Amino acid sequence: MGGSSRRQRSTSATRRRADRRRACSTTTTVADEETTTTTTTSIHGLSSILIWILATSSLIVVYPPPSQTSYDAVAAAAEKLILDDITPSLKMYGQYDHQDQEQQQQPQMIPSKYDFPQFNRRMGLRWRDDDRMRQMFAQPHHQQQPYPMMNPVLTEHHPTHSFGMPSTSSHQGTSYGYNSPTPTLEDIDLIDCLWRNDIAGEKGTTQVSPADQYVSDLQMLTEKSTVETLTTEESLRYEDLSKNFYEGFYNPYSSYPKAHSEQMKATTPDQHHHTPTDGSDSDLPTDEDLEELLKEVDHEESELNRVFENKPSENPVINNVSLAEATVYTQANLTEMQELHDMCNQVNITASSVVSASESATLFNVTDEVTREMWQESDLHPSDLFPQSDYMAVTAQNNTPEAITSNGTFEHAYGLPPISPLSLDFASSSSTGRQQQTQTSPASATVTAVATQGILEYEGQRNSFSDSTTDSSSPCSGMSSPSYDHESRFYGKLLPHRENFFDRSSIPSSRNNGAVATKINRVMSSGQRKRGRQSKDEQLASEHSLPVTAHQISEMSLSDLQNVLKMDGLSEYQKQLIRKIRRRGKNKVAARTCRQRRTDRHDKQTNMNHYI
DNA sequence: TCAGTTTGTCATTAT
DNA sequence: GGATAATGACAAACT
Repeated sequence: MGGSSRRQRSTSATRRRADRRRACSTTTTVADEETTTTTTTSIHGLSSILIWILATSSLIVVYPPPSQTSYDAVAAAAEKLILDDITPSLKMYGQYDHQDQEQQQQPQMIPSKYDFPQFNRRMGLRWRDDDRMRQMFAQPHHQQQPYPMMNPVLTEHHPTHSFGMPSTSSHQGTSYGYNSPTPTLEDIDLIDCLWRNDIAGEKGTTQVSPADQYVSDLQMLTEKSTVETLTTEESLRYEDLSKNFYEGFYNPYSSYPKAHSEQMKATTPDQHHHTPTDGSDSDLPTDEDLEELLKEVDHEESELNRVFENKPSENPVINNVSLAEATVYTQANLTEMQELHDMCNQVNITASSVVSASESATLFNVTDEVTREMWQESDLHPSDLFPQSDYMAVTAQNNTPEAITSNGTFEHAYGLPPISPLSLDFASSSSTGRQQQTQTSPASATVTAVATQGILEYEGQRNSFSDSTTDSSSPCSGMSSPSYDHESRFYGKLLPHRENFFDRSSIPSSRNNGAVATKINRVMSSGQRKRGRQSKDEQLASEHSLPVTAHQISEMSLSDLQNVLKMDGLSEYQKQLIRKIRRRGKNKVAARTCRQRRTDRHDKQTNMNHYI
């Protein structure tokens, strides 16, 4: 009942936010038109070229770089022109209004049920996060560089664009060029909406405008996601819709349109009737309302708490804790991953736990003794959990595990951006001999409290490897078991002989694996496999903190390989592993070509026999 | 569960 | 002597 109530509130809030969006988008549209008009007026009298640019609706306003002293003033002026609340609703209505324009010439089209101001021209506005860029240039090391003022930029689709739809999709690979005839995903979405609209019209059922269709789809997927798992297609759709629909919520300029819209209300009160939620503006929650709501929720006597007053176990709010902390674990929702989540929370790694390389600290330094033993005895390596923070590496100095504080250079390609500065620099490093130092930054690589999130993200990718790999090749077992409890060819051959590099007595045994290891192994092996056979070398490269991926190892030139092998901080064991990975990688390609040739020969022979 | 296929890996040889 | 290519054989992974 509580969940139902909350869901109803959520649904209601979603609708109200949608209404609010429409209202806001309408106001912003007016503001945009005025801004455009102002801009047009301000440059009136300039050369005919500029007029022509305006007439052809291809306007790019470029401000000269401001002086340092006038930075704030210019920034403030620029902010006035930043039209940052271009929501999907606006885009959709903009598109729809544009259709309305066309429908005046094509009366057979369905009239809009919304009374929006008409665009006088094709409209395309691209919002760019210049605030972040400004912040970046405000960094101390950028102080010497003038801030390259680039906002605002008004872009409009080329008149020849087939769809005239502002491309707001975050999906790269779709049509970026205005002249590209390829529709964007949003174009396709719009086509789909209009198609459904047409079908509804033919059937005589209620027709839904594209914008309403977006909202409807978003709401439907939201509700569906609460009761069952969405399909991949639905998830992508849901993500896309949410991202677009709520982008204004995360907009760093979110305060501007509000103030601006209030100003517009004051100056043009007659515009109110344009909102689709006519007369309902007063019902829309303001930020102040939300703040009051939050305050009220915190209060014990709050209305929401009273709803659950008889069911404290179902009330995650009553104890004034977050929803995440108060999740009630039941038989139904207690998964192995959640068990792992709990166990990892027991590892006292908090956001305040900072490990620096200068301290030669390991992850275990921030854990208690019991937990440390549990981790050491398990088959799970800390780098499995914290691939983006700290790796356990074997240094050349003492061949003992030591923390490497990652500055990004050791991050691998498992779900991470393919950032290997080393590899990216190979072209130059091979000629200049410059080498990247990888263990440089003593910067506080925070072992974040979202370690479990790292597990969730990383685990899924790591699970793409074979179960046997996950079970037997995990670095702790590999590191900790030179006798190789699992006598497989994987241990005996894929890896260099550890006896040559390790002192057996210094390596803890992996025998008495406790419940933690069992559960972790079960979790790690329960994920979905990636289609196709997976090379183990990528995993090995990651587990042994190699500075490059297995693919890069096998593909790089010999000189680059030599540079890698010369790197400081690489143990002999790691170097041997690199050589083995490279040999396997080369041989893998050779085997493919060999088989291809064999197949070709066979086919050729078959054809010859056929002719004979 | 089993058979067939694909593909990674190792060993070997030659360059 | 090391690196690489080619190839047969084996086995794991996949269909």
